[in-house]
Amino acid sequence: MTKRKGLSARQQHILRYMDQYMGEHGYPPTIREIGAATHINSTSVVNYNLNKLVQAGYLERRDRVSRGMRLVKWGRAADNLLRVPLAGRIVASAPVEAYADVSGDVLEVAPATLGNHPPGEVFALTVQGDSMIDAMIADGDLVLLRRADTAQNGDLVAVWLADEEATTLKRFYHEGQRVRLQPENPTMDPIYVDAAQCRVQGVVVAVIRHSH
Amino acid sequence: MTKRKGLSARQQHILRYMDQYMGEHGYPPTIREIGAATHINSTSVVNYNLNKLVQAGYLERRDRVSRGMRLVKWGRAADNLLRVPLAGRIVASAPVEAYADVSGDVLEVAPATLGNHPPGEVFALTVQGDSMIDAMIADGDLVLLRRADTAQNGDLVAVWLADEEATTLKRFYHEGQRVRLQPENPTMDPIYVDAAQCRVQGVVVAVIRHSH
DNA sequence: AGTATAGCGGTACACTTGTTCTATGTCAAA
DNA sequence: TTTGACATAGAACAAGTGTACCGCTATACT
Repeated sequence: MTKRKGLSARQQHILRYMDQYMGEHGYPPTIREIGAATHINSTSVVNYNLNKLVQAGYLERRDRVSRGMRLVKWGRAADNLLRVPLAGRIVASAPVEAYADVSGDVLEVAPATLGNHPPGEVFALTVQGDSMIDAMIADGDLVLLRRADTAQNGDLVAVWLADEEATTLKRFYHEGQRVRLQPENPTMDPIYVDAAQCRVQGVVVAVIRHSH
Repeated sequence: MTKRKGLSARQQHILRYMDQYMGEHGYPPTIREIGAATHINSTSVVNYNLNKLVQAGYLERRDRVSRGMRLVKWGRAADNLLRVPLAGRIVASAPVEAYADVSGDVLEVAPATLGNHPPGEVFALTVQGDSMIDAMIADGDLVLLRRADTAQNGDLVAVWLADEEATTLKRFYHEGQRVRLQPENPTMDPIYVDAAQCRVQGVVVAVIRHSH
């Protein structure tokens, strides 16, 4: 997620168009092409706003050179996708296996999705079944987990409950000898389990739900 | 498969120079610049060799366009991040504004997250409040929406309910004169509204939840 | 020899494209 | 209201730039 403030709507439009045009053609657009795309009827106005963008540090230009501009801190972030192994399914009736990444399937995610979690420690699971609906996670959702066997209070974790023989996703609170597992849905009550019966499998980094 | 004949020393030189120039400037060189760098004293000869390179499959050109050429990257899938505008917040008490892209904030997502929805039509909203918990969407979630004013049966849509003056996320079913809005949570009952009272604002493409 | 073809250099031309100048409209501060 | 900075539109200009055409040389083949 990137922030850009202090730019007019036209200037933002120009940046977005240039980014798209570069990806499409491999070279920058002309002033007149920018004008046509952004509904600016004068080349001088495009030129005016381009210089504003240079002044604001979003653009570099070379004088008297056709298409002589480049995006700087707004350049298309190529090859910045991170790949996390798609380990398999998470089901309520079995613990998360030592992620035998046999399938080789990977999920491509934007760096921002992982936050500052180390990419090598993150893996993805597909949720199967509605048993985690109290954690606001539905059948088919993708759960990104950071592998861990301990958790801090407040983390949303995947835990294997030995006595119930089930894996579930809950918010984790260590309370002395026992552990409180708080459903994400505030209308539901927490459950308490013995700390020894509770095996942390991973910490939830993000949940992604696709429609269709 | 494209035929790949042996390239002359000059043609190889041109390719190397173009690659270097692109990395240095962000836009391709002119015919005359190529000529100067490769010791070719005639623009027509540069043009001649450029066409040879196109014919050999190393280059793409656009006619009568200054610097209108790009190196064809072999074997490297240029998978870039897509950017969708982060339009603002979705709250229950107000409709989604058509052009709320005032902030200029963008969200970087992997192409797979958008599926085959046209990237230009997709925007993102931050969910504020717990009013959409029956759609399994919580406070702070990011919702990716495709702009639409109609929906097909079964789509998860953002709708503005005129009589209740509220925006909500429900699964959409057109049933004659009225519309059935089915909560995502199967334990909850659907609501029925008059079709005229129901304004579709967008179709949900994906939901992303970050754990902090 | 004769011919065909690839490659090269030079030049003129036309189109593309950045720059500049003038005029107009907007809006907030004095 | 007046002023001035800012944003815009239009047009004319100058420089950048791709293309077409001509002639020349070298090589290979008939």
